[in-house]
Amino acid sequence: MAAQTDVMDKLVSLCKRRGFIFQSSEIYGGTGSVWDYGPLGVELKRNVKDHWWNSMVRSRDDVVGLDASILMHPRVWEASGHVGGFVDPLVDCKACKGRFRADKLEDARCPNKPSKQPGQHETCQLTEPRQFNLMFKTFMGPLEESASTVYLRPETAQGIFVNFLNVQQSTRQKVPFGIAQIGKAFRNEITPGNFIFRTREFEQMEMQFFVEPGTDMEWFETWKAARMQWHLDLGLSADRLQFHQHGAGELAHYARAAFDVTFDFGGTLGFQEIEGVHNRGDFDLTQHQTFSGKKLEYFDQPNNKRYVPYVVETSVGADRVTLAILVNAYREESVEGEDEGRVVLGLKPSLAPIKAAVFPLTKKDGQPEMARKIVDDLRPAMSVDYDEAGSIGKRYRRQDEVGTPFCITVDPQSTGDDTVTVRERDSLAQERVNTSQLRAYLAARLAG
RNA sequence: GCGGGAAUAGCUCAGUUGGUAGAGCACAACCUUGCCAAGGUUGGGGUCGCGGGUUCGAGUCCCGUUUCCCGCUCCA
Repeated sequence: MAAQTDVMDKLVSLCKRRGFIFQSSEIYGGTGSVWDYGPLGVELKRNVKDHWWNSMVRSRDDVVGLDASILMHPRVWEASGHVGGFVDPLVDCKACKGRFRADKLEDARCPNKPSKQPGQHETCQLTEPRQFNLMFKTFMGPLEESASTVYLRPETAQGIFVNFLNVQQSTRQKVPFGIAQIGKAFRNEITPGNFIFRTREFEQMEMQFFVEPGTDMEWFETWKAARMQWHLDLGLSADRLQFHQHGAGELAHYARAAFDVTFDFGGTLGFQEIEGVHNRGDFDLTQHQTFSGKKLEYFDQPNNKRYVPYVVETSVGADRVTLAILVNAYREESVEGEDEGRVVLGLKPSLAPIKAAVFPLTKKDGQPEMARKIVDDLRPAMSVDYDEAGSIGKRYRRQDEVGTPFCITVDPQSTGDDTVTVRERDSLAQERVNTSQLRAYLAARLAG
């Protein structure tokens, strides 16, 4: 297996060449840390999001969906702690070129060891603290007055919290229940990078589960296990997934307990968070009660009691999971008698951007026509591709490197007996299937 | 934002002491073969990241800027 750093490089290249992911505004020199999903990438990411939505919302009766707006009332972010808490005062040391959080320095001295830069550390030259607000600011309305300043949401969760009672009352849900949402969030990260791992515009898949205080740690454990299982269901390798528990000093301002699901991206990146499971307690709802002056209590009718629910949050980065899936799926296989191996994206079939590709073995004897007819038959049921250019082996390779699970070939026999060869990406197994049964055959195998 | 490195075709790169841009792969068309890449012929594509400057002349030298990579920091 190639070194993992190479895998990431090769993946960036493959993603561009085959239309998964492009750098934003590339013809203008590119824009820092934002990426565009191309024709294949948008299918892959959509499949990931659909998978999440189906398992989180559609297949459960205790979680309902929401699509809240990106722009919210500015006071939301005061209540959430983002206006105050998301600001990190940073100082630079001109002597050692280090950067530190001003609030974590013991005194006005640079904590770097002198050994790092011998002889240069006699005098610390710390700059004045500067504020890095991680929220994007913009203006609502035509005038740029301070009163009309609004923020692009730095997380989708607050849209759920402020709608808690709307959703609970309109759906008549009873605690415990959850609200799920997929949407964009924006953070002015100081240092973005690592392809689509840390970007300034990104997409979250979040679910806030409202529970009775006292049952929160139980639910926290339940969701922790469920979320790990979800990542395994996507096809991520068990040995590349790990839990990471946050220590006391690591916890975010809102969290009582937190677990990360981390994935091993390999190379210098190593294990990195792709999902967070947080016990947020009643922090958010209580804050919104205080700032809005509106009660955000749940009334437990059978027991005749009122309380502000505790919240267990699961929050996945859609882009990060997509990247993890790509890294996990990428492999190069050496082929006997050939110098150059086969590049394969071993995607789970349900996630693959293209489900099946149809080839005529030759361009003669009505084979292209028959192949196109098969494409037309399959198209309503799945995304399909047609290819007649180059040798048959070359066409298999083209599909292998974008993760297409099935290739269907029309050969001279096909036009006579209406059967085609179905070739499977991973096993390279071939099977003869009658065209009248092709759709059902593929549907069954794609579901597995 | 600070420090270090880099930017030439879709990709990986070459380009001599400054003289007007090349290779392999990829892509397109046709021929050949016909079930697992690399056969033949032809072709498209680059104002050398962008903007200034020096020079008769800049991919090459100087300045600025943008983007990317590695650290500091971030945590979906």
